[in-house]
Amino acid sequence: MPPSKKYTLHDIARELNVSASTVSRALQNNPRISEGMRRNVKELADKMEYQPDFRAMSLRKGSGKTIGVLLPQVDRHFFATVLRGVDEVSSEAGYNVLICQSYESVAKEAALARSLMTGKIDGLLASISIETRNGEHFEQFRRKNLPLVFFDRALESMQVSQVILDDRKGAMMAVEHLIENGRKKIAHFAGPGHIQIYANRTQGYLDALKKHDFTVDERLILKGVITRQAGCEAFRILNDRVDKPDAIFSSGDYSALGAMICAKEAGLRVPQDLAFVGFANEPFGSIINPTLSSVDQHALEMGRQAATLLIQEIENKTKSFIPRKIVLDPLLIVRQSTQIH
Amino acid sequence: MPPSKKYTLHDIARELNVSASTVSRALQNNPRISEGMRRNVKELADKMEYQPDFRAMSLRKGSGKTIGVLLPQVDRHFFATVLRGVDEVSSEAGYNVLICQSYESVAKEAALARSLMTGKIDGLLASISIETRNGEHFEQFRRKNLPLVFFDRALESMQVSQVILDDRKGAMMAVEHLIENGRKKIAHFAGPGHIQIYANRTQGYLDALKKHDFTVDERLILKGVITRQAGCEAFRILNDRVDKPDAIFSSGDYSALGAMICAKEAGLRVPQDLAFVGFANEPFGSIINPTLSSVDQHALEMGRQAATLLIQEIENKTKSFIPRKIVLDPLLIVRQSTQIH
DNA sequence: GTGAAAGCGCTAACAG
DNA sequence: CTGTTAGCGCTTTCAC
Repeated sequence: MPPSKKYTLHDIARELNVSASTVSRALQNNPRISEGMRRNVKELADKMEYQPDFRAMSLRKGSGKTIGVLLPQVDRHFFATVLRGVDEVSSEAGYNVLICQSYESVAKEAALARSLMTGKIDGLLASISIETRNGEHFEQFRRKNLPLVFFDRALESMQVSQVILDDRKGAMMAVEHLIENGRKKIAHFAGPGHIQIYANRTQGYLDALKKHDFTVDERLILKGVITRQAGCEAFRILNDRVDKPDAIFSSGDYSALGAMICAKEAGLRVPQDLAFVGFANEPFGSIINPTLSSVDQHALEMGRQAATLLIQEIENKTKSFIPRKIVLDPLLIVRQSTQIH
Repeated sequence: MPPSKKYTLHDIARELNVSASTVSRALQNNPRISEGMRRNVKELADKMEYQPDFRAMSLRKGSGKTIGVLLPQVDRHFFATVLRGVDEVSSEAGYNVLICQSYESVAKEAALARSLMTGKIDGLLASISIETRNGEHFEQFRRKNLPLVFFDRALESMQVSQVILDDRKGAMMAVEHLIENGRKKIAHFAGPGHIQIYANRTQGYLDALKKHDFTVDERLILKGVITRQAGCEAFRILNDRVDKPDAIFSSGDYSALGAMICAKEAGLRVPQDLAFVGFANEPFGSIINPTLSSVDQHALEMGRQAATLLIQEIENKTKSFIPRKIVLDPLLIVRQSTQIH
């Protein structure tokens, strides 16, 4: 019997003159099957390149050992690294991973969430899109009793587990670093305020200023600045004023990058005239000139913890459920953009 | 009936005192169902947040409208962009996308390939890992009559469709650009020779030299240099010699980056003393100093074409199959690393 | 227009 | 130790 076409249990069973259940059991190393039978079955299965049908198995068993990951886009080192952590833990635990990108569109996110709730996955890890303002499309997971864990960008209003960074603390560390650096006028690029992590970063910025008796100048806070383009524009707004800042704490590396490039173009010296700290520790931060100080988010660890937590919830599904919140400690990476020589 | 738990067709049917088939048909807008019935069914299905089970549907229909993408890693702008192209075309055609990363490991690649052949997908797009030397684990797709299309890193020996770049031409363009630039001694970072695209890039390098009557110096060709680290080391080897090159054509941007950084550290001026052209046009190329000239691979287009081709093969499965090969034209992006002022 | 019944490929009682 | 049976949730003939 040459391998070709798609074979089923019954094909093997027929060939061996046994029943499908016997084949099924043999393949699962069920102890109630004789050694000889098991060997025969496995041998033939191998020769026929038999692959159990995932759908049938999953349908019958009620679980396909698969977790979904719904995130904005994989083309960000942070998310890609989280994914690697998720992959590590999941494969260790025998789970498959189904990756879905919302591309920062809430419509796509909702559509994907729906599509995932059809028996494709046993639980979901999610990080919401920039556009997402409420969790309607995630509520169904709770109702259908499908475990859900948020990572990084969470909807705090929902009663679900989450793994996040202490963004507020990270921001505070960044700004205190600038203050210790001798900076007197620290501007801030805030992200979209409705996303908790960005609100927290801004809060951390305010905390640091207050702690060191800086007066908060609302004009130094530019909102919704997270792209490279926006960063450049924000820099220009600040630079057109008479009272220019001597440092910028950005809620993201991309906007810090944009501002830094435009600052250099405008003839400013970085960090002497203007210092920068970003957030996310994207790899490009260590190859640009000057290199960019940034807050690292422990992406790999976040992925691992999130996957671990989700798998726990999947496997303890019967037990009464209490949402957990894991908060990781940020790490400030100091580079040239804040270094005084 | 409040939405909760997971409902099936039968739950709806029971509630409405009709049969499951009627519900199924109503939901599919089967014309043989009365207008009123259809409305009733849909209304209730909505209220119950009914979601058809993907596994059952797919099992029964024999197809789940899903394509798989098996690639080395999504944390490369090139692959992430291909993915975006694939997503575009697939969602347009009503297909879902299942993403799998081999992380450049042939063992993981083979395991994933196996796992995908279990009814999870209707066809596969693949780009092989660095370690992959033969297509054993892909042969099954042909035998089981599952459409397979390679993109970028293909196994040319297999009789399957592929969408690739004209790497040879791209390399030739890059090297000719250096020659026109006045460079006399052009070194080359070759990739792993068993991967066709890398062999082609090296071939293009040789073509250009021959065309312009340069003598080929084997000592200028360093093999298997594609990481940042390897690039730096390769530069040092070249720089320790008495006859140093005045240009490097690298088969990848990362090794070009590594070499460029180390060249600058060694006190060389780029591009005056040493010019660089990379391959892949990674985004970091436009933010480093100097910016890096590179060959763009039309990643988005490659993704679109690959997905289009695969979906065609899935939907024409009955017809006799002839593998197709789509070759995209490279685009040389000239930046500061090769610019003479 | 609607229902009954079969079956996609698999596993898991229940028998023996 | 192995076979029989039922059924996961859905679609699809075939009847009426």
